[in-house]
Amino acid sequence: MYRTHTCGELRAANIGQSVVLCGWAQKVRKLGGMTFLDIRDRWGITQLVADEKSEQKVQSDVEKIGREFVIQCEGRVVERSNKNSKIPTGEVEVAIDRVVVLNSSEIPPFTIEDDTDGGDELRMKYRYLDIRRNPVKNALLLRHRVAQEVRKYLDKKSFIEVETPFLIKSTPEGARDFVVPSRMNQGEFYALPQSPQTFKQLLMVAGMDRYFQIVKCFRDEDLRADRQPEFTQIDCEMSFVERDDILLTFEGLMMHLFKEVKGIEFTKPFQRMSYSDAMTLYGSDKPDIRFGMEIRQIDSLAKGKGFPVFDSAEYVGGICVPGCASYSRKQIDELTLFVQKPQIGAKGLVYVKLEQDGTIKSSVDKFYSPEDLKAWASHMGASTGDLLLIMAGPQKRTLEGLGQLRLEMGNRLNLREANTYAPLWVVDFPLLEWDEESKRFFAMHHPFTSPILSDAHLFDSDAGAIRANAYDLVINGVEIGGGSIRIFDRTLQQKMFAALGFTQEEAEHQFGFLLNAFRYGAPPHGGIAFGFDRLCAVFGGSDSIRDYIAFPKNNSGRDVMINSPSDISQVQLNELGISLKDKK
RNA sequence: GGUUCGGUAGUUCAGUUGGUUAGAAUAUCGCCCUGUCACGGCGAGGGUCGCGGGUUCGAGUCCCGUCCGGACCGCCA
Repeated sequence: MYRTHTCGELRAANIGQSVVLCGWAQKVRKLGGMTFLDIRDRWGITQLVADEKSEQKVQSDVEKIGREFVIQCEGRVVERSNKNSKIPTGEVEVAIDRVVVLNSSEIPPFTIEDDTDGGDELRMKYRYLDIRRNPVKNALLLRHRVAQEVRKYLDKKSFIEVETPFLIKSTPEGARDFVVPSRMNQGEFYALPQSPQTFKQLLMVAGMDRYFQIVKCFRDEDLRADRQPEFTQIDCEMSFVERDDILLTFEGLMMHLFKEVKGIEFTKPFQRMSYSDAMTLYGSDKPDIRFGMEIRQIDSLAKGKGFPVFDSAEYVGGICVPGCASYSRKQIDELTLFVQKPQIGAKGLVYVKLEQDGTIKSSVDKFYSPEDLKAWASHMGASTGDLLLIMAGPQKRTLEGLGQLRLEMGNRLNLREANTYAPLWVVDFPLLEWDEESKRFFAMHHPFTSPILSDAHLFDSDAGAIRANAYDLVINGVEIGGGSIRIFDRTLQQKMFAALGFTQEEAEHQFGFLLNAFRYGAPPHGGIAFGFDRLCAVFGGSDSIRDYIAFPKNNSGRDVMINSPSDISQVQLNELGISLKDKK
C-alpha cells in the first residue's frame, strides 16, 4: 500500500495518527527555518510541514521538491496552530517523518490552480494537466454522478441498457456521416452512427420494451461551444406508450437528476408549450423562460399610419424591456447594431421610451401620435419606465431576431441566473420542413416520426402544416433532449417517405432493414434522446460542454493533444484500396 | 463556405501618430526569512513580436497573402 489516507481525508479526529499520503506537490512555501508543502490528489489537499524539529534529511528533501512532483510522505497528524478555514483539511497538518519523490516533474506549462494562467489551446494540449485542476476535475465528477443517477433511475423503471454497433450504414438524411473504410470489402464504407435511432426501434420490434444507452454519437458538421463531432446521448425508447407516457417518464428522470445531483426539487409538472407558441412568443424553438419579456405582435396598431417601413412589413412586433426607458442614445445604438449584425440581419430597430414623467419618446414620433404609442404600450403590457423595442420584416426572421434581442436584453439585465432552472417541454413541432434550395421537404425530426394522427389527412393537401408527435426538452434556452412517437404502420411510413420525395426503391434501399422488421409485428413505440454533455454543462452552470468532456476536440475538429486527425501510411491506404486526390 | 476578434517572455497581457535598449504581472532560478496557505523581501535569467512578402530612411505598429486559435452564421433529421 502506497498510502493510508487520501489528501482530502484528514480531520481533527485524526490528530496523533501516523499516516502515509501520496499525491502531487501543489506548492512549496519556504519560510527559512520551516517549510510548508501542499500535497494534492483527486480528493483534496493537505498541508505537510517540516521544521527545526524535523531531521536534517527531511528538511533538505523537502526543499528539492518542485511543482507537480509525485511524492509519498509519512508523518504524524498534528493540530495546526494557524488553522485554514478555506479547506476541509485545514485544521490539521502532517509533520513529515519521511518524504520520497516517486517521480519528478518538468515545470508545467501553466499553473495547476483553479484560476489558471493557461489559455484554452494550451490547456487542451496538456489536457492531462488541466484535468488536475479543480474546475475540470469537478466537471468530470459531476458527469460521473449524473451518469450513475441516470442508470439508477432507468433501471428502476425497468429499462435495460443495450449496446448498439458503431460500424453501421450511411444514410442520406440528416447530418453528414463520419465514414470508415472497409478493408475486407474494398470500395465500401461503414458510417458511424449519428444516433442509434434505427437500432433502438429494432429493439422495440424485438420486444425489449424499454431500452436505454449512454452512448457516443457522431456527426461530421462544423462545431460550436456546445457541439462536438463526437458527443454522448442518453438514448431511450419505450413500447406501448403514447406521448404523455414518455413525457412523464422522462420528466421523472429529470426531477430525479435535479434532486440527486443539484438538490433541487420540482413540485409542479414541467410547463408545456407548442412550437407555434414558442415561435410567436419567444422567437425560438428553445425559449429561455426564466424571464418574461415575451414578444407581442402590433401589426394592427402600427400599420396604416403612413410609416412605410411598418406598412410594407409582413410582421411588426416587439418586446417590452422593463425599467430601461432611461437607456441612452449610445445604448440604443448598440442594440441597433446588435440586430443589424449579419447573423440577425434586421434592417433597424424602433424604440419607444415610456419616460418617468409620463411622456413618450420614440424614434417614430413623426408618424405616430402619443395616443398611438400608448396603444402599443398597453397592448404590450408596458408601464412607466419601460422601453419598447420594435422590429419589422418577414415574419419568421423578425420573430427570430426579436428572440435573440430578448436574450441579449436578458443577459444585459442579468435575468438569466445560472442557478435558476426553468425546464420546458416544447411540443407539436412541424413534421416537415421545406427546403428552398432542393425544393423538397425534409423531416424536421427524422423520417420515422409519427404525425399527430388527426393531421395525417393533410399529406396530400398541405403537408407543411402537419404537426409531428414530437417533443423537445428545453432548459434555460438550451435544447437538452428531443424525441417522438414513431410511425409503426407501414402505410403511414410509405406516405412519409413519399412526402420526403423517396421512391419505393430508395426507401427500400436505405431503410429496408427497418421496413422489413415492421412486417413482423412492430409495437407502438416512441422515445427520446438527451444530450448528455449539454445536460452536464447545464447542471454545472456552463455554456461550454468542453469542460465536461475529458478529451474534447477544438473548433476545427482537431484533438490538439494527440494531434488527430493525421496522415495514414501508404501501406494502410493500399490495404483499404484508397488513393488520395492531390491537394491543390 | 462566410462574418468577426485575436496571435508579443514558460504563461496571461500592455505596447501611443510608424522612431533610442519591446514592458508589467505571474511562473522559473539564486539569496534572505519560524506559522505560511495568492506567504513576504532582494536579485537574476528569459523574446524568430505566428510565418512570408510589400510600403518606408526606419515596421510589434501600416498594406497584401498565409497559417493557427476563439465566438458566431450557413450547417447540425
